[in-house]
Amino acid sequence: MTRQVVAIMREEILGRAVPLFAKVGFEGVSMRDIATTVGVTPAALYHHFPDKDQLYLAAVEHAFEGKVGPFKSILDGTGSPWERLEAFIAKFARVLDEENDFRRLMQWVMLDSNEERLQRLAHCVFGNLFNALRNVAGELVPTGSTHLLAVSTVGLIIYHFETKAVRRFLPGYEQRREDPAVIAKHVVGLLRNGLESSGPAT
Amino acid sequence: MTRQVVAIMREEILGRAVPLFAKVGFEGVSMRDIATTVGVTPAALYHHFPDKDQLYLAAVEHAFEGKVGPFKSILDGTGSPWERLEAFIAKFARVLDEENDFRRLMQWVMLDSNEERLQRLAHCVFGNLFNALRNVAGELVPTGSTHLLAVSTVGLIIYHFETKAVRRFLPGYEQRREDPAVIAKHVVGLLRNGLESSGPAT
DNA sequence: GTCTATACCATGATAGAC
DNA sequence: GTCTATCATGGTATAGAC
Repeated sequence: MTRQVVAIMREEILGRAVPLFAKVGFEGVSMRDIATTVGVTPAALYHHFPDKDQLYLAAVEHAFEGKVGPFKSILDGTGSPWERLEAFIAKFARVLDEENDFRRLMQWVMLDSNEERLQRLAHCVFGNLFNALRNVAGELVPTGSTHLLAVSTVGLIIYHFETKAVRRFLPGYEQRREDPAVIAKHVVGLLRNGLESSGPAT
Repeated sequence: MTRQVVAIMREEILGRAVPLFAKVGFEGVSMRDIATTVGVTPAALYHHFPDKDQLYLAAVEHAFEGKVGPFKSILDGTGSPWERLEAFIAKFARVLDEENDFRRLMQWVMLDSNEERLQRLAHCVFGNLFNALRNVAGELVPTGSTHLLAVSTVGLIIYHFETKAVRRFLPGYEQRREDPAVIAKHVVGLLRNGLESSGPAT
């Protein structure tokens, strides 16, 4: 029963830390910041996590918890490979649009210079999902490199959201084209038939 | 002539600062770090730049100097739109592969929470190149959104390099598929005909 | 399990000698 | 134009009372 209370406080800390790390990254957040946001003193945090590094790692994994499963279900699910891929793209675009913290944390992770953290997150967080996507790619293009195809697919979707903050200041930016459904449709068209048939964006 | 000496020291500082910022980002680098690398004291840096923010901004712009021009030349150059696009993709992949600092700085910029910096860099650094790419996209797909198409094209290429550090720990990673020429060929195939004709990766 | 208090160090930035 | 010296602030982390 004490165990539950401890676990709850742990969750509370992580829940508050995630948006902070998402916004300004590991180096940009201080233990004081997190403590203040949670409503405790910095010393209290050290009762739940040995140091800032471990807290960050736990926060990232917390942010990814439950996120990967649904995507994997879609990719491993029923229907033709194209149907599954399209469903994945639509949902992925929606999640990226709605959950900025999740997306930004992914970006911070990619820039992490710490090999240990990188490896751990690759295995714990990305591994399963990436494999499911590779499987679908393999069904669609038996002769291609599933690794290459999976990366291209994800990059094609995610880059629209990674660059959104900058693109607001670039020419041709239009609010209505930032709808995740529009982006998903565009991406599917491109994957199906290439550029020239990606046609008019709705 | 004193002007020249000053300018040289400025360049020297920026040249040394770029790799530092590229590796650990704005928050990860201290003025002491930069000073040590340059071989002066921190106080000396403040003779050339008013504060850390301005030094960072100058470093980023320094890293992008000369980079944008050649890409723009290719895109604005002669030949069919497809030829120009392919040449751009090939060169872009090569540069991303060779110049890690350049690529990582782009990634840090995308995560910047500072609206001012973001806007300035968008205009000074990305604006021209992005427009040139949009023009080519417009020639290829007169009915499509050039903004969407340009973002997709860049994302399709760049994501292979952004994720490289993580992908090393993911299944299906193969050294020989990390060759920028292989990636460029893969991307061109995808843009030309979509997934199913992206065929076997060389 | 959280607090107060604090040790100890790194940070950005400046003043003033040379 | 660079140095030495220094300041105020804020960083991680710990000790020990409650």
